[in-house]
Formats: sequence, C-alpha cells, structure tokens
Amino acid sequence: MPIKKTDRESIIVESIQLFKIKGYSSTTMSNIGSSCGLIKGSIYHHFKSKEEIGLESLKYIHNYFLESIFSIRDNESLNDKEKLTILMQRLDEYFLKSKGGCLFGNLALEIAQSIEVFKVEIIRYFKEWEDVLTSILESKYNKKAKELAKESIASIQGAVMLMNLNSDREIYLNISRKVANLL
Amino acid sequence: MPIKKTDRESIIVESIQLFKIKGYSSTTMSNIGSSCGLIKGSIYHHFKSKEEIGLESLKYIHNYFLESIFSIRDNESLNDKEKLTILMQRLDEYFLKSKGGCLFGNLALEIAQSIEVFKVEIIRYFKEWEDVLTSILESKYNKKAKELAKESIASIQGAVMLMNLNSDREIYLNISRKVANLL
Amino acid sequence: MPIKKTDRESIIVESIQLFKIKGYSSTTMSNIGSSCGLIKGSIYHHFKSKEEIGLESLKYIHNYFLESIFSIRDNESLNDKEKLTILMQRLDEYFLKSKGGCLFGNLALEIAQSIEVFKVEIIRYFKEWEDVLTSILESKYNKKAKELAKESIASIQGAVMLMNLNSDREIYLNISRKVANLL
Amino acid sequence: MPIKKTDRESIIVESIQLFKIKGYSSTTMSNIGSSCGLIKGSIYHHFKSKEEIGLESLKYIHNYFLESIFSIRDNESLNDKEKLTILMQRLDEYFLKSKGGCLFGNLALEIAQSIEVFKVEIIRYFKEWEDVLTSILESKYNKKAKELAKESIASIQGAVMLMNLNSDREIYLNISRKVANLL
DNA sequence: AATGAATGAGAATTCATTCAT
DNA sequence: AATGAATGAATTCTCATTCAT
Repeated sequence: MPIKKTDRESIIVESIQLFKIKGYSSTTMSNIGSSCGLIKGSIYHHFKSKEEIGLESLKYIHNYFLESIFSIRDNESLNDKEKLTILMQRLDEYFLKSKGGCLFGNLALEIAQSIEVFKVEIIRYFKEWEDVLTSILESKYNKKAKELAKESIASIQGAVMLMNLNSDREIYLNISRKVANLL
Repeated sequence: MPIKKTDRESIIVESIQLFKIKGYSSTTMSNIGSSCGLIKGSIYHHFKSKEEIGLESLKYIHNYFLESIFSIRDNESLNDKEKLTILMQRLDEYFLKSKGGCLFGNLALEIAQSIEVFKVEIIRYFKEWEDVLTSILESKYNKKAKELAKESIASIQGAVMLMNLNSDREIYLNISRKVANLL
Repeated sequence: MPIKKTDRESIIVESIQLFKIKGYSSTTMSNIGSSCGLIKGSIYHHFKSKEEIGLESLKYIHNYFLESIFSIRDNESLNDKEKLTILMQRLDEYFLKSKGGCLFGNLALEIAQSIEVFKVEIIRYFKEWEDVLTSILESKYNKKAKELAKESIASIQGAVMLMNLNSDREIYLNISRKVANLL
Repeated sequence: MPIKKTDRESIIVESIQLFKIKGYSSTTMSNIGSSCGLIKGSIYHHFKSKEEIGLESLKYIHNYFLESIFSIRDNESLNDKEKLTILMQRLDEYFLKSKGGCLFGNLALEIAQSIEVFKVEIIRYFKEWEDVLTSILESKYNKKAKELAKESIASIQGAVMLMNLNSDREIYLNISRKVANLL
C-alpha cells in the first residue's frame, strides 16, 4: 500500500478499509475524510460522489487481482499445478492479511441489489476469477473444471466470511488447502 | 372490515425481507412501515428501536432453523444418512425459495463488526448449524467431522451469495448435492 | 395525600410531582400514565389535554394553599403574631416536605410566557399569598406591609429554589425564620 | 455583501434569549436556527448537540458575571461599601435589561434535576456569587456574612422571577436597594 | 374506564453535497 | 487542493392525541 498522499489512490485505499469493516452505507464521507486527514467536503475535489468512491474502490481491488493474482494464468513458464499453487498463495496473502474480508463479497450482499453499477462490477470480478481458475483446472478436469472453479470460489468466499466473523483462520486455511490440492 | 392488527411477527417478517434485499443500514423505519401498512412512527409501538427489530429478525430466523431444520438431529427414528438428506432438503427449500439469500450471512458482513449484539447472535447461529452437521457426520468421519461441517457451511454460504448475485441456482445446487453426498 | 384510585385527583397529584421534578415540557403523558398505573391514552378519559392537567395541577395546589394555609388570615380567634407563626409553620411543612420545590415558581419560569392560562393562574396565586401576608403585617407596618409581603414571598421563593438546587435546607430555614420574626 | 458568518458566540447569544423565554425543553434546534438565520441542521456545524448549546449558554453567562460583575471583589482601589454599590448596580443593569430573567434560576428549576452537567454549572455559579458577596460583607458582618449573602441571593432570585411574572420592576428594585444598603 | 394500536406532527440528529474563500 | 460554513433531505425517534374494541 502506498504512502499517504492525499490523492485519489490514498482515498480509495482508506475507503476500502472502511467499507469492508463498517459496510458501504454506514461509512460516511466524514469517516473517509477523517481517515485521510481531510474534512469531508474536501473529498469532493477528488471524487464527485460517494458512489464513485465505492465503484472506484471495487475497480481498484479488481485491478489488483487482475494484475497481481489472476495474471498468473498467462505466465507461460509455469505449469498448471504451479499456477494453482501460486494463485492460492496470493489469495491467502490477500485474505489473511487484509482486515475485514472481501469487499466484493461484502458489497455483493449489502448493496448489489440497490446499486446496479456495483453489481455489474462485482459480477465481472467473480467471473474473471472463475475464468482464471477454470482455465487452470481445465486440462485435468475438462467439463467439470468450470463447476469446480465456481465451487472453489464459493467455498473461499464463505470461508473468508466465517473467518472474519469468528476471528479464526482455520476454516479459511482448510478450504484454501483443499483448493490448492485440486491439482 | 376488521381493524388492521399489525403484530410484532408480521413486522419482523417484512423487515427480514427488506434487510436481505436492501441491507440493514439502508433499510429505513419508513421502509419497514410502508411494508406493513403503517407510518414510521407506529413501528415504535411494537419495537423500541431499529436495532431491536434487527436483533429480533435474527432471532426469528434462528428460531425457525432450530425448530424446522436443525431439530432433525434429534429425530431418533432416522439414521445419519437420512438426517443429512432431510437437512439438506430443508436448507435447499429455505435458500432457494427465500429471496435475498441468508440474513445471517448478509449481516455478518455488513454490520457484525459494528453492532455487537448482532455479532453474538450470528456467531451463535453458525455454531448451532456446525454442531448439528458435525453430529450427523461424526460416526462416519470421526475427528474430521467438525472440519467437514465447517467447510460445508462455508461452501453453502458462499454459494448462496453467488446464487443471488448471478441469479443462477446452479452453483448452489451443486454445492448442496455435494454436501448431501457426504454420507 | 389520598390513597391511589385512578381518578382526576390522583392523576393531578402524580402530575404535580413530575412537573416539579422534570418540568412541564419534559413530562410526557406517558410519564404521567406510568406514575398512575395507566397507559398514556387512558389519561384522556380524565383530562382532555396535557394543558388541562397542567392547569388543574396549579389550581389544585392553589386550592390547597387557600384552604390549608392562607385561610389562617380569617381565623378570628388568633392575633396577627399567632397568624404569622402558623402561616410560616405551614409553609415550612409544605416546602420542606414536598420534593421539587414550588410548582408555581417552577412553571412561572418555564412556561408562564408561553401558556397564558398558566400565567394567569400563577399570578393569581402569588397575589393571593401577597394579600394574606399583607393583611397580617398591616397593623404593624401600615403602608410598608405590602412591600414587606412581596419581599418576603420573593425571598421564600428564591430560598426554595436554592434549597432544592443545593439539597440544603439551611437557606430556606433562615429566610423562613426571618419572615416569621417580622411580628 | 459578505457571506453570513455565524459563529458560536452569536448562536449562544440567541439561544440564551430563547431558553430564558421559552424554557430549555421547549426551545427547538429549529427555533435556534431561525433566530440565527440558519436551518436547524446547520447548527450542528457549530455544536454537537442541544445539550452542548445549553451548557455553553450557562458558561457564557457565568463568564460574563465573573468578568464583568463578580470581578469587582478584587478591585483593590475600592472599599467594601463601594464594591457593594457597584456590584448591585451591575446586577440591576443585567436583570433589569435582559428579558426573561436569569437563565441560571430558570434552568435550576426546569432541568437541573434531569441534566447533571447543567446542575453542576448552576451550583457553581451561585456559589461564586455567594463567595463574592460574602467577602464584601465579611468585615462588617463576620460570621453572619455568609448567611446574609445567601439570603440576599435568594431574595434577588425570587424578585427577578416575580418581576418577570408580573412585569413590574418594583419588587426587584426594593430588594436590590435593601441588599445595597447592607453596608 | 381502560387498553392497544395507530397517527401526524415535529423533535434531535446525520449526511451527501455545494460553494465562497 | 483545501477549508469552513451552509444546505436540504432524510433518518431515528418522541409525543400529544384519537379511536375501535
């Protein structure tokens, strides 16, 4: 995470934290301002609305996943087993380190039904993840790969939720290991 | 024409729907009132605060699960395989029919970190579910039963979320079948 | 004070207590109901509005003062000194025993400017008191009697206020004694 | 035309007027806003709650008394008689000019029992006044000075109340003169 | 007389957003 | 870019009052 300078990125980074922990609706512009050392009105020099911050937050994480996690699929120097191992390592890193779980999972439940643009972004993210995992599992599982990928993602999401609820990483680690062992 | 008789239960039932679809924070007392044919202020005749409605909503569903779903564990005329089959049938019925997914899962992510009493109730619910499933799986899986139960619940929760997000029941049905086939 | 039976009088008696301690505006119909073992709506079988209760409360005390305290003036078997002694004894009894001070003084400050009917009643009460005291002091003080009466009443009212504020009866007792010693 | 610059002080000043005339409970944030040319919500930019405005109002007057009235005690160029004369002149000015009487007296009766922080401030104010007057009367009255001070304050407070109730300054002027003549 | 339910107006407070400086 | 002040709409909640039972 970058050093704080009050630019769009640092506001996004702070907002993500708040959204994950307090939820989107309960996070106020004032909360976001405080976290950035600004007053709420100043946020509007960087974003035109709270909704834009929400959407940009989703895109920011989405982009991080694309560049730092999902990109493993296209690394031609690795075989599928290696790809899966690394993919899961990176997911572990992300979900175990970041406080508050998965913004996509959280917002999917809290407001995807209310704010269409959020829903679109969230669906896209999970589709991307599904595609990556499917392509890694495909050579071994063929037709079943897609189904397995979806199930794996569902399991991981559920595990992230329970891990945060109970402050207990075991459930997540077990699920993660199982997915990693699919190859 | 009989006078409108809005009781606590019908307010709870309407509120649950709203909380599942709009989220807890975005659901207003005015929304709840409208759904019940009351004005917002009248709700306070039945509940002393929005938080009380939230908590009672969780307890209402919790109680439904205890009485109508988890109770299967104590039915001595059934063997474990039968119990698991029926348990999963009832969960399917609940999650496939009710719009908006699982209130416990949703609130776990949206506000469990903010409202302690909600968190306690949510944790209790998942623990109950885990215990039931563990006891059903125990004779076959021994030590592994608890772990399997947790993983199954995580998978189901994740599947419910993705099902609602994508309006596609397939993911849920696949996971549900897998859990049912554990015995 | 009469035994509780839910009639106008007992509601008045309870209301007076509440008004003295919480003030008129902050006392709710619900508070009054609770004190009487009724729900708020039921109060309306006895009084048509909160304002009526307020006014009746003032009249109730006014009447008590007229009958039990101010009436001393017309007792022809007593001389002025005896009348003053007894008058002050009875005032002491009232102000030292009743919690919350003097409803007339309290409401004079809180809402006399807002509710004209209250103001009229309060002015009448203090005038009555002034007349009684003036007539007792008259034979000794002549022209100065009225002024002395007013000053005495002001002092007593101020003392009641400070006594209640500081939970210390000394100030009241001193003032009361001084007035009693005017004859 | 310069932009409206509503500061804390002007809100306090307007609020004091309202509290004195309508009482604390009956004065709404909307009333306060209107008096200041603001809408109610804007008040929260300056104060975090109505209670804070109430408390700051008490402190504002308290401070005025300390600086402009009670400070006379420490003026070493004056003898006690002169101090008393000036003290009473300044009290006269304050109580005769300001509409609605004495906020401390009013709130002492209306809500001191309900809001502890108000009570503390009010007690402190009267204690301060008592100390000042005691120290001025001490060289002449010795042990009796404290008692006399308390009685004088009680009398003045009662007189302020009756003056406002009856719209008649005579009672106040008489009492004030008597206190001034103590030396 | 009493109650439970409902109401509508209005209370305090919050919040996303705007704008002059 | 940043701020302080303001706004208007909305939010939770309160309260005097009404009414069918």
